[in-house]
Amino acid sequence: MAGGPDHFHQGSNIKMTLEDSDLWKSFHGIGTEMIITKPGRRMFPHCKVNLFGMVPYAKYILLVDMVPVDSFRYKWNKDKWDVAGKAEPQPPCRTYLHPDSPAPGSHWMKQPISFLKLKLTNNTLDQHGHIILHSMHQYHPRFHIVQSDDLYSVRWSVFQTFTFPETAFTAVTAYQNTKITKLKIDHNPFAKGFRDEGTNTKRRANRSQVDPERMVKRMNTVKPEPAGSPDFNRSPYESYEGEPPKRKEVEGVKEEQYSPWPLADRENSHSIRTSESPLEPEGRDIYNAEQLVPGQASYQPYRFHEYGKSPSPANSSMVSSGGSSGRPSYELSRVSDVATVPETTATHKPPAPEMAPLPASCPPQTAVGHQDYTGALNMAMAQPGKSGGVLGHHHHLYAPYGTEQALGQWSGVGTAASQYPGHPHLPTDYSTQAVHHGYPHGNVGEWSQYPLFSYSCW
DNA sequence: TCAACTCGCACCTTTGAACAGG
DNA sequence: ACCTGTTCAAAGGTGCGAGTTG
Repeated sequence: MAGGPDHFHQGSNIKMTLEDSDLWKSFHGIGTEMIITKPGRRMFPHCKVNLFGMVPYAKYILLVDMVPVDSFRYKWNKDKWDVAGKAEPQPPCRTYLHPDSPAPGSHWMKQPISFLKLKLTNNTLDQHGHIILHSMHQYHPRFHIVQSDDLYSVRWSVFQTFTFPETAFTAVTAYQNTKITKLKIDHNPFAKGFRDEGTNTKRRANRSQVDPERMVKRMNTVKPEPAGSPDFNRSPYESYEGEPPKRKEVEGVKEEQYSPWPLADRENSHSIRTSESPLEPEGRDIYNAEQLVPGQASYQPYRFHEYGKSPSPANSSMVSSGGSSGRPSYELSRVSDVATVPETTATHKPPAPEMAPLPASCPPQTAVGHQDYTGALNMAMAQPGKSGGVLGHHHHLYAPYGTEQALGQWSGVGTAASQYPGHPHLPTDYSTQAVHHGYPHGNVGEWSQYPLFSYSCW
């Protein structure tokens, strides 16, 4: 189970491709904007991937989180995004756990995996488990695959991370770019009502003439949001998820493959990394380029930032230090939530029945680099009407802003605003990005603030 | 003053309970 | 009693634009 050599080897052949890549690229070309709202908004296009190379009978967990593209805040200036200053302190880092997790490789590979129910919010106090983002900031999703029999043994497992440059987006509370608006209306079935201009006009004209009957009906039907999170009450659009692959796909950048645990694992990881690359079929586009990064786990940057120095081989000792002791050597400072939605095929159900509110009290995150406390993985699982809920044994610590976050946010980030390209959007030079883990983050600082998990709580 | 944000709206799709018929 | 197909209310997803906020 733990990250032994076989484990690494097994995981090393996993490939991920992005469904609807054409659609994503269409949005990316204009500069994708994702609406974020207080109650939470789904993504559109939503994340949907195909997986290959998994061991059919081995169980895997799929996760998604969002990481900032850079350390800037943006503003919409007429027809382009301009840098508006430094990024705000990052909100609580949350990770979306695919509701099918854990499931065997055969399950993941038999059909496209949709993250349709993933919701984005700008409410830093959100208790529904949505992924919290800042408006006017740029993010992109990361997909994590963990071979693990259950949610509790994730900490022992190897994470493989995939990214797709075209999925980067700017979080907004209201659309800025009318091109994006139009593109979304044209492609999103839920916005169908906005496609017909005539209908639109009529709607506007009727706005002041609210049908009293309808109002009464609405008053009777619209109820306060139940504590169990409305978006989890139902799964009305499951049919989206079962669609057969039909669109052009693009393979993801395997960004990281690492074990948070013993040195032996890392060494294996290292060797696999180097030996794996030749396995890549030639001619494959850059998205599937294996990241030939130094063996000291790809999450080094996190630690670099936390210590503010020594992004050197010293890190390897840090990683290995946790080795046989069974403790992670990662020094993750951020609280990490994992949000999910009602499980559909999961074989391991979390025992806790309800969605636990995220406690406001949480040890201050000043314990950076302190192994005993670094944060918590917050599994905010809601399953209204059913036995959804929080993984009972997990801590549910919630610290919207750690002390050091508030004080030192983005500090040490060397990227100057001038580096921001004239074009408001991400570089499309994927080859370059691939070399740099898929992103133009010469500034590892912000990456360090987005650990996937805080292992100390697993 | 103004950009960013919130809120209520109309319109839409999908689900699933209720029901009818075989 | 069971299965299948249909109907329809409810849930909730969507962007718009007026109003609010900082």
